[in-house]
Amino acid sequence: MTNKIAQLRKERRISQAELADAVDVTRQTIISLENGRYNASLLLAHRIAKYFGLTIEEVFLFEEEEE
Amino acid sequence: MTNKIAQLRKERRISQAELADAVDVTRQTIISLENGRYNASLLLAHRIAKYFGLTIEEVFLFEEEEE
DNA sequence: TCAAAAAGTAAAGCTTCCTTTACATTTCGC
DNA sequence: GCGAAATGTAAAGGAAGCTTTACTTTTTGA
Repeated sequence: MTNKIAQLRKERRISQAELADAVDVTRQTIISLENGRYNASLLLAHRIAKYFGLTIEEVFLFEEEEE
Repeated sequence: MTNKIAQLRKERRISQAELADAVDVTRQTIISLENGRYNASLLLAHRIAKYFGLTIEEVFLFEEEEE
């Protein structure tokens, strides 16, 4: 799973700290999500998508991963 | 957060065991999700939504919860 | 109505998400 | 080219998601 968080942030000139604040997590969480260290929880994914005015599926990309 | 898993399952006459199998988790996980014991991970939410041919937002309801 | 299938409970244990703290490095405007 | 802002790394610890095992209760249908 990948996501467009960094890309969306840059397009809209929002810092990691700003986003973190808006969706109520720490900056480290945003960094880790952007750098693929782990996946967002469903609730956090929802808050992030909502912040950007998009759906979860538009922000988080599930390219048919097999585990 | 709530979800329509049980409802969708019943409409389509699918057992918890069947769904669990299809999305590759245990039956306990499905029971816990249906009964609101915890929230699905983003990946599991995606697999469940896909199984039903719906989007995550159509299966999982985020009624503007505040924490 | 009785057996089988489906749904539920409980609890211990592992993994993943997220926080906190403390620094190091990179980018950017002046 | 300097300082500040932004981004990054690391690591320990807590919370939430999920598994496994072993039962119990409810629902269903012939």
